[in-house]
Amino acid sequence: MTPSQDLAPLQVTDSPEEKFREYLEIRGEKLTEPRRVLVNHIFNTHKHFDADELVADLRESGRRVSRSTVYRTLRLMVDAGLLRELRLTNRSAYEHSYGYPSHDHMHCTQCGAIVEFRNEEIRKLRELIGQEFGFRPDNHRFVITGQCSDCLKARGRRRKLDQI
Amino acid sequence: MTPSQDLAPLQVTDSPEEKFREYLEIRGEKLTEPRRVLVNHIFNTHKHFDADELVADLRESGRRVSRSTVYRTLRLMVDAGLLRELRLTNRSAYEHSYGYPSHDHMHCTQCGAIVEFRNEEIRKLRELIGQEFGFRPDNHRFVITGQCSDCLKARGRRRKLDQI
DNA sequence: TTGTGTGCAAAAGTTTTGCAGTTTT
DNA sequence: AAAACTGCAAAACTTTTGCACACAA
Repeated sequence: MTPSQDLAPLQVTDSPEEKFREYLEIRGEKLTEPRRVLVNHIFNTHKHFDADELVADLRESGRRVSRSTVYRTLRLMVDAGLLRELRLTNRSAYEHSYGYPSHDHMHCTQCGAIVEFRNEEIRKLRELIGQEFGFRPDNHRFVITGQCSDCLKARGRRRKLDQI
Repeated sequence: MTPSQDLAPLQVTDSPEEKFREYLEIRGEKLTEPRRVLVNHIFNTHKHFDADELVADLRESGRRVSRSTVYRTLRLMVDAGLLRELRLTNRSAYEHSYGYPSHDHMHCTQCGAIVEFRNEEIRKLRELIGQEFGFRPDNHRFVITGQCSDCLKARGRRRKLDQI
């Protein structure tokens, strides 16, 4: 998994499991055992992950859920507003959306690290631009790509060595 | 293809083909016939496209280039700074980068339209945030998702009909 | 002539789906 | 009991790669 720097969680009244149950109930769908396992596992640690890592993680911890169910449930959780989907590479990555402040990302193109940050200006900008074009924004993704501080340091070191 | 709203092109001295040749020459690589066909076809019209559409377009116009070569050349053109890769869905979309001002996108989640816009604040914000985290930005992607004006109008109409 | 590139077909990688059997309400 | 869900295997998609032949400098 790529390293990730975290923000402080928000206070929420419902647990993710409750929130998921509500979403499913409204649509006449069911909070089954595999779905409970998934929602709890996912919200147990705060990190970015993809479908494959999730399957592997679960398998390791003995609570096996099939790949199909993982994919189906991830989609549900995105629709339910519990998760957000990030498309930084060919495979989709996911992160907590529920109980976590809205934020954006810096993506290190060298080591793959994902660093989160919060900035209020972006949301204002998004509304402003939407108005200008008669577009109704419901979300946004802002990803800054470049090199993270660790890689910059490492590169500095390498440069010095090169000079010897 | 998804509709797209365009900005005015920039003035550039080299043609995309020239620019591509330069890039390839530096690396001891060659501007072959299929690569010329691709670079010219792509810069002939300004629109967002994906690998599949490109293959189909070319086939239709009689200038057939194999799928492998299309994929390989797209990667080269991105590296050469001619194209930018967008990951809005599972398949990568591409747009002109060379000879076209830097800009960002609104993506309509209903009809898939891509609307381009230019806003200077975003770049400033990106530098500011980079500084704050010791991150060296080299690029960014800012995508506002929501509903475009056309879909909002259509929805308005549908709502009225629903009330009858 | 010596790489480098192309096309094909096959593989690899990610995600979706049909279906038979199972679980949930 | 009815409806929804799961796991499996197979399929669907997108993208990459090995290889024999072709081409460009």
